[in-house]
Amino acid sequence: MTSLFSDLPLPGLGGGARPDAESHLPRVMAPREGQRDPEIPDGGAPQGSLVADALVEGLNPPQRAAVTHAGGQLLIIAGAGSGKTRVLTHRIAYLLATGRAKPGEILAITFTNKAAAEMRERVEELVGPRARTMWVSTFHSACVRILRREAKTIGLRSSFSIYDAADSQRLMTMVCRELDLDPKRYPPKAFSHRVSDLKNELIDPDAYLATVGNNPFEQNLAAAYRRYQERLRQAHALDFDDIIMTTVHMLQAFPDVAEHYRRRFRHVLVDEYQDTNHAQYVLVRELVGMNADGTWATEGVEPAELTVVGDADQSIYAFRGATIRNIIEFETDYPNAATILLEQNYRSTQTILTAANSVIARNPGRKRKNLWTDAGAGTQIVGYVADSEHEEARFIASEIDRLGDSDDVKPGDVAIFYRTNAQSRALEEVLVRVGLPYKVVGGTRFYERKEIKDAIAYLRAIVNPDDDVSIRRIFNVPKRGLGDRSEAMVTAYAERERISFGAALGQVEDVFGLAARAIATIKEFAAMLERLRGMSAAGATPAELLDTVLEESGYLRELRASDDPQDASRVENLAELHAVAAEFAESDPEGDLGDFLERVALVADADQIPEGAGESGVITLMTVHTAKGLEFPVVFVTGLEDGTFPHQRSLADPDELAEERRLAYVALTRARERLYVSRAAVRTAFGMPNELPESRFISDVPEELIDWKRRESSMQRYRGGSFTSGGGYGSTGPRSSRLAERRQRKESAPPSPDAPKFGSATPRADVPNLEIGDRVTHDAYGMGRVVAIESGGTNAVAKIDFGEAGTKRLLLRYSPVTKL
DNA sequence: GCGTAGGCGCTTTTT
DNA sequence: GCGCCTACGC
Repeated sequence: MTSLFSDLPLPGLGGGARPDAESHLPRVMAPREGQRDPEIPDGGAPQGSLVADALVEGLNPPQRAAVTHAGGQLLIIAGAGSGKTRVLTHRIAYLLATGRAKPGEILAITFTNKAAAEMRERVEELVGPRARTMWVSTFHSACVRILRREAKTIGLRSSFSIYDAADSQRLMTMVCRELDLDPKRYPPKAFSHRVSDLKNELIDPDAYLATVGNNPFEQNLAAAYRRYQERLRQAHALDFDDIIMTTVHMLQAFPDVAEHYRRRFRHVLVDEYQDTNHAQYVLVRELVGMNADGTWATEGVEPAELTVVGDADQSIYAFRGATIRNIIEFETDYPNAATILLEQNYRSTQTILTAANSVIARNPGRKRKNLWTDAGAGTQIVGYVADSEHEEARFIASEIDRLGDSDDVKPGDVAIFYRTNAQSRALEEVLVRVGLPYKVVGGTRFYERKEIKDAIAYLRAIVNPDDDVSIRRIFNVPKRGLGDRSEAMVTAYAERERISFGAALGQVEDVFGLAARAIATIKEFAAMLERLRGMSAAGATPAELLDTVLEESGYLRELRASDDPQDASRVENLAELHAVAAEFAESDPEGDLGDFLERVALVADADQIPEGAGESGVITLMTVHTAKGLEFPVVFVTGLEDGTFPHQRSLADPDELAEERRLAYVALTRARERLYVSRAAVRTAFGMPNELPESRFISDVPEELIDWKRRESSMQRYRGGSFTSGGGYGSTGPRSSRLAERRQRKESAPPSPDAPKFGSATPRADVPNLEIGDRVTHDAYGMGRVVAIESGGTNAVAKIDFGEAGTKRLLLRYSPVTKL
């Protein structure tokens, strides 16, 4: 019926379709007929309780082994679509059902809030409400929970603020200014990144300073790092990386605190282990209570059972410190660990898996793993080479339309992936034009919007009077006539008095150099904050406080007075934030403003839960990173060009290229039934059209798996054909079978450092010297006239009017243009 | 102190 | 192509 499989020959399924209900249960791994193996003995379920038995029913042998395994450490290597979540949730339920654990003894850590919510929900489905006393949370929220509880131990106020990347960068900018560092030579942004890296490696300022040699950059970095930490401390704030690092340091410095958690958590389970960084790795070790040499960290407390699940091939977060090493060397780190490999895939067709396997197989130094399915070959992958990103989008739109007519594919079944967010634009334009419903997941996130950050800053200022970053952010927002000068004066005073900026506001009379008018304004501002704090102390809800803030500060007034349409949407966003706050009051009646802010800081994706993407009935657009963990019946992977995907910045570095390859592997394995791969021969990035060669990842897919609807760009056709130039634009090119023979892609080595900036397309040596008004001929577009020249030299771009073929912007270096 | 125009750099990816 | 920052003029 509506299953996409219904028209496919599926050997393993007797020609039948996958049950419909199943295909509408994204991410739920429904067991399949024949998956059970009655000859497998019940892998040691003690006393074989009925409930426990039911939990291993329908699992394949390795899945079953993973659920029932007892003792020590367990590594589950779970290939894409191999039923990982099912195994993890059933394992937890099994621990409870067999009495091996009480809910309170379980700590399950995931990477995203979404994954945590899903896991909690599914365990609850299996074992009922008693699951609620388990800790199922992300690394960050688990640590925040611990830190709030132990705040006094380390001299932190339990109402500390949590700084996101933007906040911490602001603070770093302040620090760099304070240290008089030239922002050109020592960019705060770079410092901020480096500090983040250091924290992920658990290197504190002292430790870093000790490694720094006679290098001014590093010396300044060390100084900035130290000062940055001091200021965080003074502001009673932690940045994202601190949350982990501080927890680790606390557990190491206070054995009794560590013992408490070690006694409590007898079972630690970590999802997406391949994405853990060093700090998280050590954190897990500390919580489990096992030293690096295998001895017990707390005398008399046996290390907790540790289960980690992951797939090295899906590690795509090295750029933020994730170490694939953690999973690869798990068996070395824990010599007694058991390893279970899940290779049977319940998601995709064999064609899709073979393609994905052949792409990932080229990564060096990887453990052998081969996904397989008994679902049958399925349809061929469809390939398409477009002339531009617009035509790529057009093809995708028409294909979705066609699938809707011929195969009853709903928009909600379809996802379009791209490497970078910027690529969504061309796709959106076309989807809007043809009227296909879609939504973009990711991009500028809700909590990163200026107006939201402003509102949050106000709320933080209420909870934490010493939160300098937040208070300075709103000092003159909305405009109240307090400029740089006033801010500088207060800052100087606060430094002299060794108090926070916020505290200095309370004694502005003493601040030197302020105009009377500024003093009055600041007093008013400080009084408003005090009123709000009073309200908060009296038990006002976050929503009420937000209301008051937006009204009393004049923030809404300013937005309403504006005729900028953007400001109208800002008002709407603030209304949405208000709705979130109101909802919070309902779901957490006990929660105060601090709890609300914590939620907001750690849950970044309030407005874009891809959950039920299939049901919402619209096409889903997102980056490949965002797509991890999801699946769709129909998947378009776009921009498969060397320079786009793999990304330009990765081409020179084998490690980064390997990560891109894993990313491609993730992209391909999201597809259940139909997979499309497309590329644009010319892509305009950065305002400049570039000709990009086919992605090496496409070349790695066996030719017979791909049905090319269009194999060459117009450009290639003209170049590759005969010497006769000109001719009709859009004439039919050679058929794909013949073109297939002409494929001449050799496995390319990384380009030499001085290779042209964009991919390996051959630039011409004789860039024509054009001027406005010149008449030219182009191999594909025919005759034209130059209407504009942008940027000279080797990167010269000419805007040329080709009459019927339209006006094109061409990078002359790569364009077959001849001056007449 | 504020608004605007022009220059600059940049873009992966996210808890 | 855009958004951010700086410099300048009011």
